[in-house]
Amino acid sequence: MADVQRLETGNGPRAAILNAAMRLFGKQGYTGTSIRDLATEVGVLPGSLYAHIQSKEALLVEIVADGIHRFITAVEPHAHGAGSPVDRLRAMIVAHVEVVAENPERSLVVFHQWRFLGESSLPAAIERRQVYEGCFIKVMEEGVGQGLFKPEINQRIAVFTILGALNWTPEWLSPDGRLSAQEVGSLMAETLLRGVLA
Amino acid sequence: MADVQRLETGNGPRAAILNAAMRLFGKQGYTGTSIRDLATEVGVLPGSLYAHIQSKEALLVEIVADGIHRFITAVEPHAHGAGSPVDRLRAMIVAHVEVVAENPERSLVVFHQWRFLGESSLPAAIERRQVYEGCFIKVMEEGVGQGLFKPEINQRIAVFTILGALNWTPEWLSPDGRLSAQEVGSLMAETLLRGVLA
DNA sequence: ATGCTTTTAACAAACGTTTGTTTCTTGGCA
DNA sequence: TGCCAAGAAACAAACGTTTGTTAAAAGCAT
Repeated sequence: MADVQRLETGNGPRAAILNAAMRLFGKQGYTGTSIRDLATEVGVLPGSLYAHIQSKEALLVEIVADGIHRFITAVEPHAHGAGSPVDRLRAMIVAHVEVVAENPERSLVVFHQWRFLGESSLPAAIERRQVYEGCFIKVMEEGVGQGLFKPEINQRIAVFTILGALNWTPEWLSPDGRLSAQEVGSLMAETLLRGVLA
Repeated sequence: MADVQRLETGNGPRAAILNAAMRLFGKQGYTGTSIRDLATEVGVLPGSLYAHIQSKEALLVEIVADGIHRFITAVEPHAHGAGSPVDRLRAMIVAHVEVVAENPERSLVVFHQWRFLGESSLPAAIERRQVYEGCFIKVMEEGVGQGLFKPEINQRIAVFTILGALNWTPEWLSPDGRLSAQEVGSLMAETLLRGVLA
């Protein structure tokens, strides 16, 4: 209970299992992926997995927790940065898209599969998500407060519109596409920001 | 094989099963919902369901096909309408939100659970989805062609941004909320349109 | 030969589905 | 009105399979 399992980027069978789980959970969903599916993807027999993982759910916990952490780590500094709310929101949008592009399958798991976390890990995940959403709400409020954003916009709906567009990106964004993640993020930021600017 | 099962809005046990399936598939996902879950929700024993449905997958086919149909029916007329691309796109966004608000759980199934359709029904569903996306692409192209939308925007990304924001609405939109679906749609259209206007 | 890792084999439980039967509702006819 | 046949619906029980997981044996490095 003391030391939580950490997602190592290095090699080793454990990382191979986590990467396979990301792919399968992202493509087929958590409940649509069996331990036997996972073992086949890794190239090992089902029982062998349990030398490296504690349970199927522990895999999900680790992927989701690590995934949310990556988004928060990339976006939060901009939310509390020194620039204007406009520049900060732009940077947050670009950062979000960059994290998605880094691994769209992981992002799919983070955004769609968190529902299947057990009672013990679900509240923490929800709280972290709210922290993330709070970053956007905070910057939006400051932008309105400083008269940079249209005062008559509904802040709640504006934030959901922006987060919705961002959360949907793993469905279509291709890391190998013609445009870089930075370029895609900038284009989206351009579009989304003009919608709220005063 | 000749006559496809149709989603009746009327009463009867069949409609009750379909409504329960919408709720559960939306909340727990298709693979996360068992026939026993569904039977419990309906208030009946598992085997009893098969007097009314052909299979679990047939339920999904019917819900998804009917759901996509509702979106296309509501939005397509505006796409081919007579007004300016700006007005048409606004009307499409409002119409989409109205369909979501009508039944957010059904929309969740349409947007997230279509992956679990079998090989025989999946191609048709994908094609219908592309028809739907094509409506937005068409209006976007016409808007750029007429100089109403910014010429330097990336149309593909602009459409994905708009569709992403729209597809995410069933996650947060509450039909009983303070704002009507029409109001929410208008606010979203306002925000999203300003992002692409010339 | 001592530690990991994998294989093999099995477990209990849950899965979608089918079956034979019972129960309840309904409509027609005397 | 009373009776009975017909239909619809649900039940109870079981089917073969797949689920997540475990325990013991075997393999293989150091």
